[in-house]
Amino acid sequence: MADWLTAEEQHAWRRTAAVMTLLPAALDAQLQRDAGLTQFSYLVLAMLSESHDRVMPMSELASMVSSSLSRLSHVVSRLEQQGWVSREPCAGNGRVTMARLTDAGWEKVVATAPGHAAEVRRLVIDAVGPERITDLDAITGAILRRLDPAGRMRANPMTSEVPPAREQ
Amino acid sequence: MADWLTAEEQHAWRRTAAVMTLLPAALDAQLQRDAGLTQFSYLVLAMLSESHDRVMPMSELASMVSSSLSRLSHVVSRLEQQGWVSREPCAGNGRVTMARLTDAGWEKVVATAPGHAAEVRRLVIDAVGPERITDLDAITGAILRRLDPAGRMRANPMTSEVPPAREQ
DNA sequence: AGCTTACACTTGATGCTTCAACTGTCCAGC
DNA sequence: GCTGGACAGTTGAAGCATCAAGTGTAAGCT
Repeated sequence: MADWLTAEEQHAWRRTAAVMTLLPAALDAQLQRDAGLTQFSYLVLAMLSESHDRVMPMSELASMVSSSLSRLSHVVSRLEQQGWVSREPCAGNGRVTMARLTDAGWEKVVATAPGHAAEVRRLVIDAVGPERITDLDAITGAILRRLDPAGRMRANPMTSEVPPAREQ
Repeated sequence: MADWLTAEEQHAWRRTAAVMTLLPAALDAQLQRDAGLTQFSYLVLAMLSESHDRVMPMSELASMVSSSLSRLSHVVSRLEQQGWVSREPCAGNGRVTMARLTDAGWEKVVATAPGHAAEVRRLVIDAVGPERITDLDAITGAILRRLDPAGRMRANPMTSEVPPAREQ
């Protein structure tokens, strides 16, 4: 069996699969515990927090967080109910809806980011070690090119966020 | 912002986050399309297919697929309804339930594995390239040690499967 | 034995994600 | 200026995951 993969490949793949299972769960757990947020909803808030004026068309936001418009719409509905995001029609383009990060939403991001960033550092950055960070970058880059040849994914904070202000 | 991470670290992390989002989705899509299975339910079947006599206690199976017992129980219920797995009490230990891969389940795994393995090869193994496979292995190993210090994860097929027979 | 604790599950409710269908808007061509 | 198609979003139903609570069994203590 597994003539499909060599022993070496198989070993690496099993570990990769395990990481794909456990890492998102661990990061979700931290965010859920400390902020009551999903990784995905946090990502939405963080993306908005970094965008110009903290407003963005839904469809642009969707592509930045690599989600369907449908998923984003549901999530933004919830974030809206919590008062972190508001929706408004786009002047000059009737079919566009803009999502805006409210002040409360901004506070939420600012309060949440450090803890999340620390967890990312602990579980990924420090685990990998400084010498291997460039390897990680190269490998994930290679995989991404297969997954998303179009090359969206350009911007995607997650941790970066906590824009000190908007300039920067 | 992002004094949390250096530019280099941040870049690597963003890519990693993107891969964590897109790769499971891509693999799920292939399995769903070709076999009507979730990555997770496929993993359960594959694990069973490689185990001795294709039977295993639920709790052992749970740790092998890194899931809670609760999650596994729900999934096995569905797999049982489809006739791919059966449950039976464990003689000699009243609180253990054994999950057994049925013949139909075995056929399902055999039919599904090649296509899935090919997708894994295409999206991960070949994308990374032979020279970097060992880097991938080292990096995921390092992350895993943080995520799961206890060090389960030992066995975990995913692709390997399609045991030609049970030996080897 | 009788009691307590820990284990190995199962179940039900809740929430998020996905999918398909639907609404409303813009644009192109006739 | 009307019509057809594509685009931008929303919505509701269905499925899977997670969490909290519950059942039943084993083991240890007294």
